[in-house]
Amino acid sequence: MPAQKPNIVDIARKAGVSISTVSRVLNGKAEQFRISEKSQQKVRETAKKLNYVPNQFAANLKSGKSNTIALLIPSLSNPFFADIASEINAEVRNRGYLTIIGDSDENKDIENDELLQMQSRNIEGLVIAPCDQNWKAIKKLHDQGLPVVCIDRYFENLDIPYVSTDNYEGAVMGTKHLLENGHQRIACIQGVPESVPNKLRIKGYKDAMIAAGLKDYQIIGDEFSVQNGYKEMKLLLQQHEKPTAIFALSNTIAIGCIKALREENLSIPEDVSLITFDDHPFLDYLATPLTCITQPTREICRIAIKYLFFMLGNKEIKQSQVLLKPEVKYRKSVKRL
Amino acid sequence: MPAQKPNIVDIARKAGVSISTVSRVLNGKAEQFRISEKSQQKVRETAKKLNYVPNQFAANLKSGKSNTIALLIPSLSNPFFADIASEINAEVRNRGYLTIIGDSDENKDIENDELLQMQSRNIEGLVIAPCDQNWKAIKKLHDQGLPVVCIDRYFENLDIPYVSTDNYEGAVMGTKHLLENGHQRIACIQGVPESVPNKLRIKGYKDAMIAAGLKDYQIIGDEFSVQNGYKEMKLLLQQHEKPTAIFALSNTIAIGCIKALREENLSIPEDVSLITFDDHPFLDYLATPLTCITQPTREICRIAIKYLFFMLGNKEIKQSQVLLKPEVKYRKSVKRL
DNA sequence: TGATTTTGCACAAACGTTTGTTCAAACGTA
DNA sequence: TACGTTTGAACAAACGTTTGTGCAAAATCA
Repeated sequence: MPAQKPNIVDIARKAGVSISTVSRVLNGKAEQFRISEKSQQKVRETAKKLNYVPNQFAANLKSGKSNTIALLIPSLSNPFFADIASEINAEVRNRGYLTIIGDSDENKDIENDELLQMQSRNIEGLVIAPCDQNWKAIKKLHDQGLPVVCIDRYFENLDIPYVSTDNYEGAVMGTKHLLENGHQRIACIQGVPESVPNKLRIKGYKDAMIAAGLKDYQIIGDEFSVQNGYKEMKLLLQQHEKPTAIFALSNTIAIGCIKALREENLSIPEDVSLITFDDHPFLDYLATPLTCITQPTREICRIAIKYLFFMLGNKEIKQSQVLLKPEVKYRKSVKRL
Repeated sequence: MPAQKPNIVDIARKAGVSISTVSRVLNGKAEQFRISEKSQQKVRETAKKLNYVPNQFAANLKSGKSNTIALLIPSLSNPFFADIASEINAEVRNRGYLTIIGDSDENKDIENDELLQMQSRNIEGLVIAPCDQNWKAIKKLHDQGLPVVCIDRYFENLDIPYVSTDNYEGAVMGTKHLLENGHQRIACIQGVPESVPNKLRIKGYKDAMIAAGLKDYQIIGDEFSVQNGYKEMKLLLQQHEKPTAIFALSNTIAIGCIKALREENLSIPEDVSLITFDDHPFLDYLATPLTCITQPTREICRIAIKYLFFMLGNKEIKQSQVLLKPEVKYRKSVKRL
């Protein structure tokens, strides 16, 4: 009964026109090729009647155009990236393209694998928050002429366009805020150490500490995850001299800290002050509303997609590596000493 | 310099073998077709040297196999669905398939559009949390033989497989918990009214209320969003007789409630008790840890994918419509009256 | 009326694979 | 030696589109 999917040949036969006519009508090129109203009608009618759905594979094979862009992020389950995915997806759809989303799970091998898959599907552009220093594969794509934009994470010394936050500045702001409130023993719990945003945040933290004449800064941790925050906080609390403030480099890490502190019956900010990177709708409603450094996520996505489509249109873009300004959202988790 | 992407013809030429030999070697069918070790070597070598990436479009066009399954959800920015996306993506990759993720934004038209896009890409299976009553399009795909599994949301009277939570039971449990704590004026803030999970939750709430002899239950709201929770809570607080407890049908709604309550300087659970659907890592650390009904999300995804691949393998499955049990996670947001 | 232009469309060659068929050479057997 | 069988691989026909080219018929012009 389903009789296989109908194709334009079927339509052509039923409508009594040629294949090319069907193709042109269905692609909106009727005018350009002066197809009569009558033929157009007939083609559209039969297409509808047969429930025709074009076969992208065939179309793409011939035309070379896939109408697809790829988004590759390290973790869909991280709310920060989920937000990005949602935003990018919407922006891309608005432009008539399809997004295929890949999740590399912070794993370079998976990332490369996904990248191959995506190439196999002839993507026309790539938005990526790359794992660590997996720059070779990405650079190669870029050099082959594929429009690429890095987002959040990027490569400092390559000419690949990127849109991210000024993470250095953000970390400086965060650290200064703690310093200004009289804190001196400030520990920093980081995420993936090799990632550029993490490195810059660390640098900002260090510089601010040193500028304040504080040399025993402490950097620990290795993952943007709740578990990592929990584990490192526990360890910190076992130290002889406990820190008076914690700078968590992601809100997942911060959650881990909160969990550990609660287990030890310590309260924020009375016993320990806490400040984190990345806002989240829930942060306002925590037991202690969490002061954080926020990134302009939507803005980042918008600009990234704008760049990408500029490149798709072969337009030159003047400034293709941008860092947007972060902001501090002051809440209640930092105590004045 | 890039000289266009190489194809198997190029490889065949360079390696001095035929096109079919290249294809068979690269597809792991060398043994089956008794290709000599030497030829295999040569083919693989040249493929690597030329940086060959297969063209899925061509392969799929010929073979009819796309190795792709589609996931269509109402909102990637909702943490519940983001989790699902993450999980499904991983499960599917483990089976050597690619997921393409679509976000319908709770919009039937977009959903249909995405569905067409996906059909265009010859997906071999579909996992979907469908919008409202858009069952026609999905039923049609199902009848055409496409393996389809609904997830979270589904259609009660169709024979399309689904995996979801026993939402009715969950709502009964939640409402009973409130009743047992002496609450009588319990308002329920719902999400998308037409969605099956929402309807069943409402039914559970109603039934539990009526069973308790309470007839003035109150059902308000129309979206699974923070804004909706906020707005409805505000309205509730303007009523003459305020409710003593709120049952929010998603944690996004709950956040909205919390926001409204805070603005009015009311505290949970002292002034108003609150219970919500769906857990979230943050809920434990809110000012008042939030009691909730949790769904076994990972389990749902796993089973859904298992079903899907059973169907892909043409295997029959006995019981293809399952509801998993929800659980109450007791925290601190319900006061004993 | 005949020549020229325009209109409307059909034809057929790709695109890069997969896969059924065919076939020479090498080998084994009687 | 003559024959059948196995081995290893080439050939060529699809898959469903897009698109450059070509060419009647209709319309316009001289």
